[in-house]
Amino acid sequence: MPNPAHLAVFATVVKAGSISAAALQLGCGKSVVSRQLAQLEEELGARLLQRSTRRMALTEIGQMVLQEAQHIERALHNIDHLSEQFQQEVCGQLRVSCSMAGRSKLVPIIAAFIAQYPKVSVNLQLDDQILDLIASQTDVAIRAAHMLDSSLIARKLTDNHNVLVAAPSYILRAGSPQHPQELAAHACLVYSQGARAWNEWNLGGDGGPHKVTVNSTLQINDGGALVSAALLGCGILSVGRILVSDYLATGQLQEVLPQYPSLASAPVYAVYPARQGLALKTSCFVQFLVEHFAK
Amino acid sequence: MPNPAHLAVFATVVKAGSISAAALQLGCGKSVVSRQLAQLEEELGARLLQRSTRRMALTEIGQMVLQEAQHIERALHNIDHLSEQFQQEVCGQLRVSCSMAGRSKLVPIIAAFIAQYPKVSVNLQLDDQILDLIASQTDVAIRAAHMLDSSLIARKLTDNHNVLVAAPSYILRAGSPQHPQELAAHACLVYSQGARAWNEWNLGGDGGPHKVTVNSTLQINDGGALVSAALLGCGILSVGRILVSDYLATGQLQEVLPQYPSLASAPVYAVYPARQGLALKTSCFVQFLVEHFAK
DNA sequence: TACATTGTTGCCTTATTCAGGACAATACCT
DNA sequence: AGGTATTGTCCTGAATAAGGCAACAATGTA
Repeated sequence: MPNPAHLAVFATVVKAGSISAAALQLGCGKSVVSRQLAQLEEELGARLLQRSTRRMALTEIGQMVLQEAQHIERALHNIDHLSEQFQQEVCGQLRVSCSMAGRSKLVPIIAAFIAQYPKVSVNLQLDDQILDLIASQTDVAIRAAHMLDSSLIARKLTDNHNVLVAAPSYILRAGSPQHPQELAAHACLVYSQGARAWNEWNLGGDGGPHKVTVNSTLQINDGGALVSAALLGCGILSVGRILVSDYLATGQLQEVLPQYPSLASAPVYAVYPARQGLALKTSCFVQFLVEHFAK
Repeated sequence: MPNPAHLAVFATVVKAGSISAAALQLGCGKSVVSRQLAQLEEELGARLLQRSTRRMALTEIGQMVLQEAQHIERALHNIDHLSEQFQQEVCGQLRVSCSMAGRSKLVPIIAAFIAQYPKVSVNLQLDDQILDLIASQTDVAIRAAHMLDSSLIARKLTDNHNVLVAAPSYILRAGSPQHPQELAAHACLVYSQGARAWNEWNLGGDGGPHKVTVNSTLQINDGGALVSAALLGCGILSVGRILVSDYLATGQLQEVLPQYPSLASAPVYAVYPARQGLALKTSCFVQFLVEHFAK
């Protein structure tokens, strides 16, 4: 296997026309050039440059090797160009993962992002499974959880304190609780993960922290589905405010016990692997997210 | 400029699927692979492989770099393949130089050569100038002279003792000399090089060496032209037998003073540059020449 | 004939790389 | 849930390779 560095030297010698000129171009002694050329020829077992002290000409095999060497040089140059381009310009494909529940918030942001950076294309994967960022080739994942996965960088986008909400239809039917302890008598919608259920709610407000174990009439392992259930009047839901802010604004959901704010929260994080060598498209998108969530 | 060796390691890691597997394939420690990969990424300023301890996946730029790395690998393989092919097989173009005078002898040999080795093509340059073998990209030159050019390898193909010849028309007109001393009274054809003229002829035979300074009626710096002049009956010519053997056989020229053989000779040499790293086509052709001149 | 330029070789110094082991982290198995 | 095996990274001593300087051979030119 020929040494690529020696091939580069060989190509330089041909371009320069002599070993001495090549040594000048390469900034090293002519002995180095001579030796590397000789070594390359020995490795290949063939003479590439027929040379005397004055004249120099490519042999037939030398011409062919030169072509391949130029291919190599071009490829190396391409790699350099590629890396520079990806460091300086926001381009390429950006794979973003987000939970279903967050799509309504995220899609407008992505739309603004691709409008601002036309050379980037976004591939948005909506799923609630906590997938392997590396296996799924995801550049950035937006997750609402206290995930401290090592080797993954998490940047907080916004706080997301829980609020208790219910549909007007439910409140009409079951009434609105006036104190945390009354929650035990209500139908509550609880997030669950397999056998584990988040049916202990902690509320602040007057009287210090109120810990209530609620009765869950419906348990789902998906936040978006719980919101849907709440909209249908199935019961009271404790959920990050950001997921229901639209419905609160339109009145489709109403806040319950607003004077006893939930102590739970699921801050929204942008998660990406490996801070070092981060592509510009990724860091730029994360920055974009931070700025848009700051508003 | 990325290090091509590191690119090869990178490609191996991708093919093997893990750093450890690549280290096994490459026969080196995994620490080497890890470090070279990290170094390559640092040089490029971009992460090529997104990796945790268990998973590994190409980044977008990694895919592009991999393609270029594969181009490089292919080119290197091509070079290896080329050199092996040219070492094992007689192929390619062979540039042969020969004096005009030798063409009638050489062309049949070349015809036999290309018949035996169909993958080789011969480019025959006929000229009498002692050209620069390197500048003219000549693989083999056939020359009749005692040339001791250093750095050029000369292999003797055949002796070529001079004979004295003249056309029958000249002998009819001027008579045939019976002793070397009578040559001084004849019109002689002499090879010249600029101001230098070869007008001293040495003959053997009875009475030891006979040194005769001849009168040259015609001096030319070209052997073939001298033969033409002799054919036209211009005078007596001292020339290598091989150049006039055909004419002696047909009677177009007759030998003069056969019992006093000329002591001069211009052996025929195959000359080629640089013995080391000689292409197979060249050494094979020289061997072919030697065998055909031995007959 | 003397000189200047070029390519090659020998020797020595300096870098770079390799090799092995230790350590942290993760996934699989029980 | 805990133990174990595998994986990737870092660290330190040693070997190999590369670079530089100088001398020498060869060739074309003044």
